[in-house]
Amino acid sequence: MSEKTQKSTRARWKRATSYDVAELAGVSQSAVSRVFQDGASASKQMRKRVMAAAGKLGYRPNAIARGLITQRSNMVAVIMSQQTNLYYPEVLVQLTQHFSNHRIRVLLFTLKSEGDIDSTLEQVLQFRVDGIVTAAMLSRAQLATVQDANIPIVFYNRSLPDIPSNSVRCDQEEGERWLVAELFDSGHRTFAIVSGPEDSSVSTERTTGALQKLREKGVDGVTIVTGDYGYDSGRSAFAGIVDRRGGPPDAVIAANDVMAIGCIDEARESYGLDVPGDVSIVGFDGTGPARYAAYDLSTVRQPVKRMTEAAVSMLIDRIGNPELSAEKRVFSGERIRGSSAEFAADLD
Amino acid sequence: MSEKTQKSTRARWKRATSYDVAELAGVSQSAVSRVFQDGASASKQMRKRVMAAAGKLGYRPNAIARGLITQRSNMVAVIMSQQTNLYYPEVLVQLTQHFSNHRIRVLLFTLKSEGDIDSTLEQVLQFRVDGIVTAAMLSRAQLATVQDANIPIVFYNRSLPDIPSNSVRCDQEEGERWLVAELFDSGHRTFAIVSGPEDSSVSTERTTGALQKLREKGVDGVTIVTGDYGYDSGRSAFAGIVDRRGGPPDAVIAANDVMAIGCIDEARESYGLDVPGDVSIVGFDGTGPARYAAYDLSTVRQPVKRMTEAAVSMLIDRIGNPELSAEKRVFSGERIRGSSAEFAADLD
DNA sequence: TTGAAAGCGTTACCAG
DNA sequence: CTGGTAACGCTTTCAA
Repeated sequence: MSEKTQKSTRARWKRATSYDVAELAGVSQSAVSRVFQDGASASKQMRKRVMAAAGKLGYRPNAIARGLITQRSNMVAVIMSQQTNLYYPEVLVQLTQHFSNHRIRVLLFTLKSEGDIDSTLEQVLQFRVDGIVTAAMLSRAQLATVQDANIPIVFYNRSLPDIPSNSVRCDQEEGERWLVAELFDSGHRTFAIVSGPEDSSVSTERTTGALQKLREKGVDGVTIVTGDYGYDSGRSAFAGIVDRRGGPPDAVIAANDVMAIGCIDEARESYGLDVPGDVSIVGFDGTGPARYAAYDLSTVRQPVKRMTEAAVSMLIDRIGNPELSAEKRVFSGERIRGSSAEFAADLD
Repeated sequence: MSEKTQKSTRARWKRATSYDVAELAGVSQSAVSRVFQDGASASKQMRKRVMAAAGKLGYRPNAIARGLITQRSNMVAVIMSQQTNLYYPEVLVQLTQHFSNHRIRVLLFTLKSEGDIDSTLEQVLQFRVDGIVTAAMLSRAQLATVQDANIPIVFYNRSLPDIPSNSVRCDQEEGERWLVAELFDSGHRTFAIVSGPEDSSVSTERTTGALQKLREKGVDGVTIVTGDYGYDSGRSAFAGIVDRRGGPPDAVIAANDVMAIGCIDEARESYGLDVPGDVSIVGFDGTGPARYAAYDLSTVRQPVKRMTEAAVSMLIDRIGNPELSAEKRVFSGERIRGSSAEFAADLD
């Protein structure tokens, strides 16, 4: 038994290479390489001999070395801003699944803070990923860096206005306008908004959409408080609203489902209010807990599956053809009518 | 302006290499390499000249090429079984954060099905990751493959009995025994269990722990139904239990929080039962929704932060020193007493 | 401290 | 179809 075939008992063991396999099989190294390639030209016999030798040595092609020569790492970076948001894990899993169907792996980057992005981006570029999906906002300069490096990038749920860049997003503003319109048309006249963190562009868009429609309907005196997307912040936000207004509004519009749930619990538990009898509360995202019977949230669901599919195929198209022009895809959310808000019967 | 410095407007642009930088700076390629290394020996002046040239060319060391020569990819694989489980996203994010503190990146692999694991493992090995954290079970043969490849591996929340391997896990059985003991001591006498999917070892352990303690207390006639960790399956599980028993038991033990929540909703909504007045319901995991006031789950929280820290440091230790002997770390869960179960006053 | 040269494990190209 | 040889972009001796 040659030294190469030694098993793990032996320390500092070197992995078998295509040369080892070639030697054992009595063929050239190029032949081995070809056998392990997709569109290879290798005779039945060659294939057999090589595979036998490879099996004996536990040989596996080295994807790193392959990447060096092919200029394709077969890895994409996914950048996520670390949020207290139930929504992103689902996105991440879906992206990974879809990419894996194209034999592409996901290298994951999560940001501690938004400021972290420069150093993260540096890492991403050093790893020579084939492409990037980012669910964190990039500055113009940062985007320019990526583009100069010639790496295709797709923004997930954010977009740089007036800059040619690829993005897939849910129409947050439209969703909020729907919610507000329905609430207003059902007789709600006083409103409060629980926004997300200041630096969340998604939250900004949602708040903007809601305010737009409210203004259009002639509603003013809207109370706005800020949360952090978390349950507790939803609870304190509701308390803050009641405090500021001296009582509950007709409706509360929360920037995501989790905070909406926090609002509902606070309304019921700390103020003895009936939801939606005394106050209507709506959320956004349509994540799992929105469906729990105790809340049965009225919300807008992001079409995560279609959005992630779109992001993946956009990126892969551009990896294959870097000349493709920029494209933005906007998906409408799906209106979910739960019982956490009271709607006029004739709406249905 | 040399061709190398051309920006993205130009198609098929080649990235600057250390040779390009060396040429522009008028130094050797080795010098450039050293400047970009950590413990390098390079004069102040050299550093300055090289950095200037590098900046001008937008040069960034190629981590792939570096990995080839250093035999360190600085990537670890994280393997997760794709479950309807709210619990794993949190784990994933934490692992990524901790690894990134050690300048190590996470290559993510999610399994469509458990059978998917062989092909996934093949990918993992081809990418020459420095180590593996797996939250999916491996067969003995699969583990052997990894060990033969000399790649350190840490199991997360699973362990191979009688096989020397590294693992970090929460003591699921102990947690369930606590829950059962408290329920029994509070006067509950008839029990039902909602287990997770058949192929989930975590679920098996939890069920085992619960049954152990029940037997110890002399309880039998325990109804067991199977769920899939999802909300809907919790609801139908509860219905199934009532159906099978001809009425609700004193207590329901669900294999995770989400199913416990499903049970609660079903009990309240479809059967008009009071929780915990008529039936006590407990979960496991201690994820976000467990705290929502409408449920206020009595559960056991896994110490995710400590567990992920432990997994990361175990793996990194073994990457640094492959000779380290196997180690298993077991963490006790944290008992959370919510109001979804009725406990005797003297217990507190 | 610096430079020359030898790999690392592949794929790509080009004869045979 | 097969084998030889040149990259790929870096780190790492070893001399100077």
